[in-house]
Amino acid sequence: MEPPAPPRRVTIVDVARHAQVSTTAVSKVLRNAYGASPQMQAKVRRAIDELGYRPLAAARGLRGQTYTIGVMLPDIRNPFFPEILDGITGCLEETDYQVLMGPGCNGEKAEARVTEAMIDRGMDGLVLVAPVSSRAHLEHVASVVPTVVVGRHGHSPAYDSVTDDDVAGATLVVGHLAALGHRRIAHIEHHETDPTRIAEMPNAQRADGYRRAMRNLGLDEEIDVVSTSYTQQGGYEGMKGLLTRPHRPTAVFAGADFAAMGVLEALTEAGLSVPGDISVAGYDNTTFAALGPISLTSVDQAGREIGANAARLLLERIADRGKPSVQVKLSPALVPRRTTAPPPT
Amino acid sequence: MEPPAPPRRVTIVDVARHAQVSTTAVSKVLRNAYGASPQMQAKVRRAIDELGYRPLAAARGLRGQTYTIGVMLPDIRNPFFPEILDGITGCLEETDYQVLMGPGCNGEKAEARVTEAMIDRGMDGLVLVAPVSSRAHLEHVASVVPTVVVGRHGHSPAYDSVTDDDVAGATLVVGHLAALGHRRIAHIEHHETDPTRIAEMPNAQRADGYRRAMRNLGLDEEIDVVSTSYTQQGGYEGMKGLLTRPHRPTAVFAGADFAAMGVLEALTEAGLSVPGDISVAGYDNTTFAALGPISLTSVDQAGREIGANAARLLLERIADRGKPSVQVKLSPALVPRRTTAPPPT
DNA sequence: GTGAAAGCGCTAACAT
DNA sequence: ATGTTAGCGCTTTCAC
Repeated sequence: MEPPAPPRRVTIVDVARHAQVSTTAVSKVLRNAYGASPQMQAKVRRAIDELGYRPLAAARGLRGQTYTIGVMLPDIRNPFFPEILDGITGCLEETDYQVLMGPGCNGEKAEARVTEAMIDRGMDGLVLVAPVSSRAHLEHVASVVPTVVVGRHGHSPAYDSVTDDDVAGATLVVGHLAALGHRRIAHIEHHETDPTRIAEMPNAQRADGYRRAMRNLGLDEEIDVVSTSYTQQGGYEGMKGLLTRPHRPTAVFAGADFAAMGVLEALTEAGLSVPGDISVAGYDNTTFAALGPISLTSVDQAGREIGANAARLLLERIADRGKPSVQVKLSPALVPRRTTAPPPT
Repeated sequence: MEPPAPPRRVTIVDVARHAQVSTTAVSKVLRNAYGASPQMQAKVRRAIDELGYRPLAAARGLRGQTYTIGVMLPDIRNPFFPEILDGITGCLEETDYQVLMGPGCNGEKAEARVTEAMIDRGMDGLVLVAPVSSRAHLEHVASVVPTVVVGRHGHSPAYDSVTDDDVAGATLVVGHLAALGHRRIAHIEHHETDPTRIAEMPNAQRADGYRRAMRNLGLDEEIDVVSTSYTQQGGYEGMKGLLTRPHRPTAVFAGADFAAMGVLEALTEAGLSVPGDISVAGYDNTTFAALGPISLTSVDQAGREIGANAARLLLERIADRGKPSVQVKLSPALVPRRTTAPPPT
């Protein structure tokens, strides 16, 4: 027989009455604002504790801030994103800000829905991870609320951005494979048609980095790119295609670990051994790349730092919306594992 | 030279003026509430479209609902949770509700912080996935806001719950292994000390199911449980322990796919082949269980249905907070793959 | 340094 | 069926 009536929430008025001060005073203490004497602070804080008061973010938002940061992730399933999230929350947990995430979205429409929902909920700032929306939409969002874009190249005066240096990452992989003695190094890329995105999305940068690295090593003739997608399926089909080549490659650089999984599957199916017959490298250093039975050579993007930087930039922009936009580019690191070795002799 | 001043947001007053009606009328149309004629509806909707008006959730929440559902996931990294999330969002996307997630939390303190943050932001309902908090805390939360608990056994009149039948899942695994001819089937469980959680957490249920299934098959003597944790590390250590047995098991049932990964690693290290020397099964049918090079026998929890049920129950409870609490228990299915086979002869 | 009073954008009573 | 009015809980002028 529980009374289903939830007890009325403690409000700022209750605190003010209990502490025998004005609501303004309580508000000031809550926000560490100027104009509250030490004894006032103490009195108010005591009352807050005694009453177990917690400010209602929604009500605060109506006039000031909601102390909420929204993070949009394109796909929860991608094991790379938790790292970024850790970086963000790690940086924010010392502050009064709380992080809330939008559910995984794929495609511009879903992204727009989530960003709008976050704006409508009065969020103080947004972190957009690898958004696929048009530049115009991103700038619109940024004009309404402080925004940091993660994992997408291309600058804008409207928002800050944090990316990994994908060209450098691709160069690391190609260099590693070439150093092992490989010459016929193929690449599986994520297919991209939209011209803006070709310039801005990481997948395009990785393919570009691959091509440049090959040329720099004098391997122009060996450049071989299959265009599918950064999924297991895409990797599988891409490898199938590569296996039909008259001269099949001795090494494959998949633009993402997910795709590399499909590559491994296709190779198992074809009865080829890794790295005996063929070497395979991925990108992102996802959780399963490290799993014993897989042990995939990959590129680590330092997701934590990406996230931490994004959070820091966002706080700075919230504090000063007029400041010039900043671009941070972080360097990835190669993680060699057991799927890469010298080519068969 | 962009004017950094974000243009004032369109409010309900603007819409009312534009449509030449009262704000109440607009509000009613927004909420599909009773008392708005068709022509009124049309007029208002036109004005809304023309002005691009979107209601501010925070302001709505101050009086009514925020149309926001909070989902708390203990760990983003667990590849099982996205399924649940898909089920929830799938069920909710036809409605006006928006889903927001709390960042991964581990431990009671982090959970409390997230649930409080969600309550403070005026969320209309909460879905708590596999919470580790005390029963009392869960009931407190549920007394403040409609709540559905997922992945935790044990009923409460205060909240609805949706779970997988973990005992049945464990039985499926043991049955599968026994049918292949195994007798020495060991189990790796997640260590649990808290008495409430022993009764309510899935890990305990799986261990219990294992023991019961073994007994029912007359294998009482062979029961062998190693208590570590549902992590790769835990699986690794657990298997190390099992390998020191005078009679080592011919099959291992790890309570989670994560742990199974560690088991596989320990076996590779020991030079044992899977499933030639020893069979391995996991639980959760996570993404990487299906990966070609791993191909782990596992138990599928039908996460989508779990999520969909949770969302449905939550909407029902939001509509009628007084209704009696409901418990839904779903049946898991075995997914046999290449890590299980008859024992060596 | 402190407090009274006026909103923020919306919904819920209460008229009409 | 429609409009008027009074808040929701907080922050922000602006007096003192």
